[in-house]
Amino acid sequence: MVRIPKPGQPVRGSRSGAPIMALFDLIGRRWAMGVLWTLSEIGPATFRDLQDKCETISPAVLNQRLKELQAAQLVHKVASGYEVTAIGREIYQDLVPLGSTAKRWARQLSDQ
Amino acid sequence: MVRIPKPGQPVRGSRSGAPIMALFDLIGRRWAMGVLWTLSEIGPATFRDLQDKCETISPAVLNQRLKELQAAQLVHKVASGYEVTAIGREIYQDLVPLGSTAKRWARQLSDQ
DNA sequence: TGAAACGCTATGGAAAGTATAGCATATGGT
DNA sequence: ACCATATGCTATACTTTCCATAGCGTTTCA
Repeated sequence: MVRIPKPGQPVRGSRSGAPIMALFDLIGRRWAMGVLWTLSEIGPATFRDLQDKCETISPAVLNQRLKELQAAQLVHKVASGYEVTAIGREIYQDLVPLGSTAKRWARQLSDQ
Repeated sequence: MVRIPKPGQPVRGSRSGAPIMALFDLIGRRWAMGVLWTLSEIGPATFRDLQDKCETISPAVLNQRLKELQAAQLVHKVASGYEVTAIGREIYQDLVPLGSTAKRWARQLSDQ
């Protein structure tokens, strides 16, 4: 039962399936960005590796997210486990700047 | 009951509250990025405006997301409704490149 | 050939999201 | 003043998702 939001079909935020909204629907699920981020940073990893790096993710959710990310072709399986695809890496790279913005956000919140 | 993930506290993906994971925890909730994106694009907007633009969001969830985004200081209230803050806009701008990547992703998916 | 590691799946309960109705207040026109 | 409409939500009942935890079947390797 792997249902993923597809551009061109109704998704959250867009009945017509605007690509950005389909993507938000996909990666805006609990843990989805965290998994993509972690997998991009550590490279090919086994299920257990990922589970450890994500610290508190449950195997059920990790498995679910991996299925979705594979169905959306952001992640695929290789001999040594899971790996981000080319397009998955592009999305990760788009997310990278959020890292430093998040730090500024954190500083701003703590300054009060 | 507005609970938001705060950097420095345990969040999904990081027991120590890494800023990026706190941010993912916050904006990786259903509709959160869609609301931030929409609000950034249309400028200050009323609750009903936002509801219309988001097409299928329920008022309960919109209200909940707005509370969270306000608590996290990505959004605030002004005379004419809701508006993104400076740091909220920075995060939105970090998300903008995802728009074109999403289109490439969509094309790739439809090419098979 | 047994022990450990691996990749999940099962389960039951808690939390989150959804659709829809509707309320209280503000606003506008007659 | 009166009524209609718009606004910003809240309430309710229901469905879906998430979560923690246990554990199963398979592979690896000493």
